[in-house]
Amino acid sequence: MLSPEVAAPPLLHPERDELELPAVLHALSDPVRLRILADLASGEERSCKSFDLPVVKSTCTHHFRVLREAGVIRQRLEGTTRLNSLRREDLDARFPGLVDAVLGAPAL
Amino acid sequence: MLSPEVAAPPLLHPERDELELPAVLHALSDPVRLRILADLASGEERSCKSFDLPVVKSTCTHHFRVLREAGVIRQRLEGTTRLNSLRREDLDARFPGLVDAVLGAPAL
DNA sequence: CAAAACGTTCGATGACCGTCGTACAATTAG
DNA sequence: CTAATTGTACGACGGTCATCGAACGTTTTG
Repeated sequence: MLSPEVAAPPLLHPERDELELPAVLHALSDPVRLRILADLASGEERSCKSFDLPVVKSTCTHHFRVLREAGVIRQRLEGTTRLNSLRREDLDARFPGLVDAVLGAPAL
Repeated sequence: MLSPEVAAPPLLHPERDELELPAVLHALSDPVRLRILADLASGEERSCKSFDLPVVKSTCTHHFRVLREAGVIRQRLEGTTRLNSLRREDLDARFPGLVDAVLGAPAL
């Protein structure tokens, strides 16, 4: 109806040098989000639905947004799905060893 | 007045194999607590008061407790002071590389 | 076009968090 | 003994968080 020129800036991703350690650690301090991290560690792009998480859809949306806004994952639109991937290069560049340490933790 | 035999179990410290990754990451997701970690990285034992933190005493108590209960630091009573030290061996044993990665992060 | 699939948005709820100030307890110093 | 030092305990406050359910939008499928 109005302003079609400012259509949609939907997916906010911080730049690599904007990644903040407290925000990243907070994003990873939730068991559901740790599981998402572990599932993305292979490097694959995966849709939200392909994760078998113990929460309802809208809560998933919340967790993926927290991870994206902290710069942990990247979200890309593909049709009706969001493809999620780990921003491993950016994380490794800014916080060397952090992702490896988290992924190597017991009982993940 | 009663039961002097169960006098005081004051300082709770989780065992090494009880350290939980979400709890540790949450403990480290606060800037004040990250600063405490960085200040303890030398291995010294330091009193709470020796930290120059931008919060009042009771808030310091809170932050040191969060770190202790997550297993990040050890607190020992010495007279009227609490001596704090990093549980680096336990952390390194259970989450190899994690402390190093956090301490190596930029803008700490 | 209609229905299904995939996610988002919004509002609500109950829990927790970081902060402070005051009061208190314990030890040490005068 | 008194006063100072060091830290805790408690209550309050505003903010954020994780969760859900219901409604909606967009894209694919029938």
